[in-house]
Amino acid sequence: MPRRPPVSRRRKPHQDRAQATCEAILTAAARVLVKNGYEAASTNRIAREAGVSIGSLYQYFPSKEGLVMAVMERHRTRSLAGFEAELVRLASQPLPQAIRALVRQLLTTKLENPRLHQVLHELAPRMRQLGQVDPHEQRLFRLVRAFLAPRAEELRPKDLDMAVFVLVHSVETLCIKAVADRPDYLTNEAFLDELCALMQGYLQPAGASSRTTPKKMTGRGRSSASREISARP
Amino acid sequence: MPRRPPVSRRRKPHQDRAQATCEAILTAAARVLVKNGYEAASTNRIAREAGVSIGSLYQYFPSKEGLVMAVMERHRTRSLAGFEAELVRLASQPLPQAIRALVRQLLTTKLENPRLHQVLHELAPRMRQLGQVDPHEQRLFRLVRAFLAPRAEELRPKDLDMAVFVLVHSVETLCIKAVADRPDYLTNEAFLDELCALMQGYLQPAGASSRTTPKKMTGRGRSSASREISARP
DNA sequence: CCAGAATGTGAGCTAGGACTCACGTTCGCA
DNA sequence: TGCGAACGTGAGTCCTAGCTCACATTCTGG
Repeated sequence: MPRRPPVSRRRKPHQDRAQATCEAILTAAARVLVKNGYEAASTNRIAREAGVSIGSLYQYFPSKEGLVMAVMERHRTRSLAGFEAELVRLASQPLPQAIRALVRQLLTTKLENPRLHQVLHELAPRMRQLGQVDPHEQRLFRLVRAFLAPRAEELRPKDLDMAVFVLVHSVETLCIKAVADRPDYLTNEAFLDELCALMQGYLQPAGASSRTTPKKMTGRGRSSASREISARP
Repeated sequence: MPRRPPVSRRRKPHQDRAQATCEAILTAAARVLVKNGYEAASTNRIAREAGVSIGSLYQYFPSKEGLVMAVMERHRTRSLAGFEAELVRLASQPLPQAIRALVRQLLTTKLENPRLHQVLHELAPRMRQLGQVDPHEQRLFRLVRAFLAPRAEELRPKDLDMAVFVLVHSVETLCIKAVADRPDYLTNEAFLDELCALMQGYLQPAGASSRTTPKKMTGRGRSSASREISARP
């Protein structure tokens, strides 16, 4: 029941105190979203949880939706930063190793606060109003595309945009579904193996490949059930 | 704002008239959900759209959530039936052809009412209360597992359950995301090629395979952008 | 130290939506 | 033809949650 179009004539925090209030509201919002879900996450409850009055909340956020958007914004920006750093670091690595490192990065990121990732992911479709395209998603797509473009020769897919679409959405969703239905997968090295196999098999169906270590996935598939995913190999 | 736990002491339709009312409500609900989304789909609006009083709606459905669940139930049952029929039909086909037919089946099903598929898919996480597992998803998993099990020897993945998890979720999501962001993909044969490549590359990374036509995906990748997906090859 | 800006407060307004109930209407059947 | 059961109706109840506003408190610069 939004009363009017979000007028966004909200204060910008200038003093440290205000900054802290904003921070408290955002983290409380994330916490309540995780604990109670979107419906039950009333603005009053979030304010209370933040130790702040409801009035303060509406000084810095134009509406409940605006607040949730801000939470998503912050969260996705951070996640993307981590992913981009890894992408840069792996720019010149051979593809199989790069893929593995990237997937591992995704999984460990999700592992920090799985539920928040899940909730925000499931909330995303409801937030983009009227055909708004998610700028973070666009950015993610461009990053992955830029990563793949130099290796286009070694790759099976001809349509790079379509390949990025396929890769990003499938891996992202598999991580989220794992959070929701199979949390054990998140720390199961065999699952990481499968995600890598999915991407690898899609991009380079063993045979094409290149000058760069075309090793055909050795030592995978047996007795990997108990290995655990850790920070870096 | 549900007022009390859904008491489900609702009438069961006995006469044809009542059956028709139920039907009208269900289809109206689907229509309104597609047109306005879950939030804006008030029960009053759905009743009006169905040409039925709000009282009638609550005679057959215990709550708004119950109604939406019923819509999902019907929709998923139908989709699953189509998929299962195709699965049975393809039981003895070589894997690559079977995969292609199945993916085609999924895409054409989605094509019948793309938005409804999308909306219900995005709504699903909100509906399962308190760790309820979706019986349709479970059934789908079992079906695919039963389809793959006899060919386990030819397949790369050792953990069949995990493989089903990966396959089902990735393909399902890619179809839904295509509906939402790239509707052109749904009728683009190149997209179907990519979905098949994804699954094929995952299950049989060219080299393993079998006695059954191990052809290595010929004639794919160029000038397929304008081919259109039709009923059957 | 004080003026004014920035910040914080929370009781209360209001819209709108889920759901009920007392009452009509139609149907099946003897 | 009449009676009970099934069915249909919609004005109205109740309640929640988003959001405002008039006022209190704290900070900053001169």
